[in-house]
Amino acid sequence: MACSIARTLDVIGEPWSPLILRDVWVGLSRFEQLQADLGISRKVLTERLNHLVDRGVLERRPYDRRPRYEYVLTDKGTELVDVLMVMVGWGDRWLAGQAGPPVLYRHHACGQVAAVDLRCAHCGLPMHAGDIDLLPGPGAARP
Amino acid sequence: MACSIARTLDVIGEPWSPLILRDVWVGLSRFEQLQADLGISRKVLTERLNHLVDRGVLERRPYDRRPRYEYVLTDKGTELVDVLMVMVGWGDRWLAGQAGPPVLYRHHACGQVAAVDLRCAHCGLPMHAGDIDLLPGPGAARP
DNA sequence: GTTCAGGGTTCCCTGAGGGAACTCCGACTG
DNA sequence: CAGTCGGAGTTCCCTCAGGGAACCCTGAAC
Repeated sequence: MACSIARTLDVIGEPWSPLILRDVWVGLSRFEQLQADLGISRKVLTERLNHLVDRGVLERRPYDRRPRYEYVLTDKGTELVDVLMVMVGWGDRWLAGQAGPPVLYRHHACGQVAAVDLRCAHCGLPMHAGDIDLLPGPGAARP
Repeated sequence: MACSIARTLDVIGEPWSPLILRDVWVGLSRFEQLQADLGISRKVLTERLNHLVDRGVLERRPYDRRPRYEYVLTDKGTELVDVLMVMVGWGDRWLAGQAGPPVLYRHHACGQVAAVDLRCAHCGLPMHAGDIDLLPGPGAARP
């Protein structure tokens, strides 16, 4: 499907995949850790990890002489975490309730705790769903 | 789970839900349109639409004296489209290949075709996965 | 009063996910 | 140097969610 959303979902759209990515992001990188933290079945965890490695989002890397492996984010995977960060922003805003957000971000550049915001890469002003028109691009499907 | 990603996935984490949201975003708002465009089974489409309405992301609205309904984004749903926009950005960058992005965004504020960028809401500088520390927030699970 | 179209239900059937047990392999342990 | 440990998967069975196709319901139009 000529749709970057569908293509992205083909990488992280299966159940558990985003949560696996989150865990790797926050430092849970080994099979047993992931399985214990998520409560996912081992079979599915194996499938998902292989898929994410195949797609170049994670790298499987030995960390011992024994057959032990850890999973780390590639550059491609690290950029995918942007999607998770925006999910967090939405969840914090609409689903966190009284208790407030479970996790805060401290921005290295300014040292402040702050939310992430979507901006236009060209002019720097806010850019959300209502602020844009959609145009067919070069990769659009020909009718 | 005290995790805004998991909570957000509880709303749009099921298969098809993000694509339904995308279709509604771009103007496909009726049951038959969605079913035809996505090729999803009618049963699952019914389930997903009900779920999205229950969660306050879509609104089911009659558009005729006959029992005809269209689905439109609520404010909550419109903000959720931010997540899709970032998915598009990642898909355009890593998955579009030679053909280039299938869809372009023209920003109302500046009139330019531009990508979306993640910025710190406090200082305005870029804010990506590697630019932040994670801190426990008020809604964090107590150990 | 029959047809039509949109918007769903119902039915069956297959395949993906959960759970628990099993395997494999290198390193320690006595 | 046999036994055992622990991480990282495999294998097996079983259930339940998703696909497909047919069916139903309703109000308007012919």
